Amino acid sequence: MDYTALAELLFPDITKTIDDYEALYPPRDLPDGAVVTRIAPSPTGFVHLGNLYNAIGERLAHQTGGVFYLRIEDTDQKREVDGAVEAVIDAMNFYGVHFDEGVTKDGESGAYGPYRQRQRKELYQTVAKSLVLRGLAYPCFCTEDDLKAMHDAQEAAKENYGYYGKYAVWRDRTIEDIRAELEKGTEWVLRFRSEGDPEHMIPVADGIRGELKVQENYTDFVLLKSDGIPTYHFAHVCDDHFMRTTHVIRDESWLATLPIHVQLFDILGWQRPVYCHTATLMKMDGSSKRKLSKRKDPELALSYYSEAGYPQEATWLYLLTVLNSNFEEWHLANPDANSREFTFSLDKMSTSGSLFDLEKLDNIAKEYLARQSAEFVYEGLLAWAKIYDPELAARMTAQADFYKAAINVGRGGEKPRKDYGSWSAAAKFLAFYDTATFRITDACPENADGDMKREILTRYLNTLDFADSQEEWFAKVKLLTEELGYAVQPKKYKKNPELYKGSIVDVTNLLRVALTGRQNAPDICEISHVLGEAETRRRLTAYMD
RNA sequence: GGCCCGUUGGUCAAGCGGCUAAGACGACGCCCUCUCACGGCGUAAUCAUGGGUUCGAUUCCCGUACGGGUCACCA
Repeated sequence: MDYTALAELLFPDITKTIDDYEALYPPRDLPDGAVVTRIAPSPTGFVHLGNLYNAIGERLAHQTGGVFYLRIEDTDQKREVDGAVEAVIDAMNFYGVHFDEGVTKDGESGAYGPYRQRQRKELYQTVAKSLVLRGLAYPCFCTEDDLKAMHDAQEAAKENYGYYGKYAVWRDRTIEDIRAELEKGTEWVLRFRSEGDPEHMIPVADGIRGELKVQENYTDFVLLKSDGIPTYHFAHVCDDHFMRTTHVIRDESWLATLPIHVQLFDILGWQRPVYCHTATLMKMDGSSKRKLSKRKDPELALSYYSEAGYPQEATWLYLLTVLNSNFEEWHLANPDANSREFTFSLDKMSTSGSLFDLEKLDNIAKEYLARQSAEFVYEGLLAWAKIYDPELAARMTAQADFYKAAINVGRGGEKPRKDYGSWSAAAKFLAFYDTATFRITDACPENADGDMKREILTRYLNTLDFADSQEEWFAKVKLLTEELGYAVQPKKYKKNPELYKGSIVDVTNLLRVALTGRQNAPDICEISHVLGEAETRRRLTAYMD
């Protein structure tokens, strides 16, 4: 076979060589140990947890003086969605992940571009041509039906699937056969001619998993699709070589095709990047675990967390605790330190798929929000409400000081309240501040009938003085409790229930329900002061109707 | 089915040949307490399994089971 003739036949327009590109994309001038990595999403418009997961490369790159870039894998035109690139950039920025180079909203930056794969067609074809020249690639004219038939035959014969051995029908055809098909205008793909032996195991060092042994690839996989655009496999190898990527961080589902990537790097004589295969995030489905699915699981979408209103930093903190097993301990020891001061390392990453733990996220978020200032929470909640709860946003804007005071209840000090971890939870929690009136029929604390309740409230209103301190206020409540025949100390009532009508808990719960419509709420005195005297009296009075 | 990866309490996990097998979330109990939340103290709960190697295996090797992934002109 005359490979030169074949190469010219297949790629008559390609005049560049690999060396031209080697010169165009010189090795990066970076300090020793600098990590160059990237995320390379396909522009489907769906930004998911996995993207953020792999964005951990940003930490690695920036900790080592390296480069973190964004490449868009748009080789599958069918799935492309408008605005997807913007969505990725926005989402990443939202979580504090910024790119040094690559695709930007209005174009791209960096010396290793273009960073959109479809624009790199000539580069891929140049590499492809070089492979043809070396007898390592050949055209295949099989139709979809041919391949389907092959698959079925293999299934029936209980043989391994794939284009190899006797099934690789175009592997050794003559140049005349090829020319004939070409002249007919038959569509073709370019396949890799693999000399791999499945008996051979090749060692691959994984940055997360350590030494891996993978079976050598023996299938003639597709390099170039019929439109001349490369498959993921080929594009990945070409791009990560010429973009001088040192670390490829990706989901473990790529482990299955690692052999072909390694094979390509080796045969092209290029240095393999350090592969880092992360564990897949799982979820419980009935009684079994399964991979989080784009179609079925809303919590995989990053938008789910912004909608629920988890503060970005909280989500990021959760992700770090899942990603690096020693982060949690570090964070506990340095609660006030910026999470970016934590040194992220690959060897602290888990290798087994973990369940996504919403409860833990919630806990981390509560912890985080409890530490923030009322001002911060107000701003965060307002920003969220503007999108997801416009009415709340309007009220918050009109009565900013009122809401800040409400948010400030129980905040600060040694033991701040942890009432909510998300903006949506905060909205619910704060709802009673502007729900106008509660009725005696709404909620009924025990140990008092209607008349008794009216008497308690009336007497409370008579003694209520907004100039009182919290202590003075509580002293009055105690006095009232005693006068009415209730036990000031709940324990005493529990011990001898027959001696009292009830305990102070019944009295305060009544006040709480009259004021907030619920039995569980922060300090009554503080709430009253947020509401103001007029509103407090109005609610207590209205409750008695 | 072939191949690959994985398996420590309910969940996330530390451990890297010798420990009463950390810690966190959750659960439960007690304490604090005007309710709730917070906080404090405590309890229950884990090395999938069978063989090796070794004086000694959670740790190293092999098999089995189970779980997951992957076998496209999708990434």
